[in-house]
Amino acid sequence: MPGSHPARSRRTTERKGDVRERSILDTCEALLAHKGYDAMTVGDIATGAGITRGALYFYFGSKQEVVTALVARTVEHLWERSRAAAETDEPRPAIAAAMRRTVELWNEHGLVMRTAIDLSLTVPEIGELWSHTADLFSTAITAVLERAGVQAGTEPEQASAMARALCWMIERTFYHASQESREKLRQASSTCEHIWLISAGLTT
Amino acid sequence: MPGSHPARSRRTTERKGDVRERSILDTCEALLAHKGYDAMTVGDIATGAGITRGALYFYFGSKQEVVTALVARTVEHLWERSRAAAETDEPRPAIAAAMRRTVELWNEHGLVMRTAIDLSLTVPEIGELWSHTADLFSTAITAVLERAGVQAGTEPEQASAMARALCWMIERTFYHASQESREKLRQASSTCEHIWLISAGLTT
DNA sequence: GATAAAAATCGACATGGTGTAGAGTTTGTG
DNA sequence: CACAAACTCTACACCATGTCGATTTTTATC
Repeated sequence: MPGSHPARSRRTTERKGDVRERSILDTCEALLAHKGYDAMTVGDIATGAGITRGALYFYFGSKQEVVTALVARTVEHLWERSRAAAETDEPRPAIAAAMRRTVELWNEHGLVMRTAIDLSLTVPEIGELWSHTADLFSTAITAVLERAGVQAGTEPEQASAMARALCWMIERTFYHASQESREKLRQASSTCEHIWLISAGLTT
Repeated sequence: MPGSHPARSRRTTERKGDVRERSILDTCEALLAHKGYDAMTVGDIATGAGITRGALYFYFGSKQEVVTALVARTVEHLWERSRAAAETDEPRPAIAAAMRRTVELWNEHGLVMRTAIDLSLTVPEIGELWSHTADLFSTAITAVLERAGVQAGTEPEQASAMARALCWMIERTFYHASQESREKLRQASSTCEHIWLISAGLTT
């Protein structure tokens, strides 16, 4: 209603399709939770979203595209959260904050993150998305290590390579822990934080 | 030929099917290399092994069973190698030896190991196989950590949990490195060894 | 609020891979 | 040689995928 002229720049009403698209993604996420990727069929998703298979193909070209969109939506959320991360200068609190944030992310989006990791090999787009996400984390870890006194550089025992390894450690540890329980996730976080601290030379 | 009586215990001749079965597994491994799991069809495997689909189903009940058998074959090899590992007492050379062995394993069986990891979620049998393998490594790492003076126990910052995290770090790091090149694998090994040493408190 | 274009939906179809069934052939053994 | 077990094949039924063209609903505009 505001802006009497046909102010063309901003779409006033939300397309019906936008709602559908979101509900398809939501359904997909739900199905992923109790059937898993393989068992989940395109028909299942369509039915869950209240439409037929044919209609679904109007929105997405394939099952993979649906999941890719779901991953993209989730990963975008991760990126926002990453950007919002307070840039603490001191390594010790920076590490603590990072791990706290990581627990939150896996608590909220564990399912989709695990799916993204699983499909990284078979669906190139998802692989791209996830590898970019890993890069963000890896870069952040590198910065902390360097600020803590670890020698900068890309040689196997310098900050960059160590950060990559720590990144994979965290990914895999959380991947498994998030399948079990929140408690496991907390413990996993504790262990990873400890190893990260030691690797940064911040022992005691 | 030895044992003139119908010594029933040992089969003298190799069944034709045994050869077939092996060639099916070999073909499967080869196909996995340039087509990947999804793209590889049961027909492909059968043709590659010189038989028809129907004949293949005499040996294996499904595509998953074929791959599971392949993983089992490979993983058995890993176990043998693990058992044969010299039980060094001093932590430092023990770590060095373990990493050297790990590089060898990934150089030789990287493809199947990656496949096993990828399918762990969807194929329960493979998940079982791989998780057991991970346990072996995890236990070995725990032993080294404890001998190096890390406090024993299962709390998040004690030997057992740290070993698990290091195990996942190695798995994931090698998983990615083995997709790239032998050189990357060497570097990855170097980085992992470094972090392992530091975590064990063996810094210089 | 009538209308035409765009957006959305549907049912039917073609394709391709999976797993099963039953009939046929080879191989080993008494 | 005869008989059973091991092995192989062709044909079929099933199910999920993705495409097509016809049809209905929304949306924007006058």
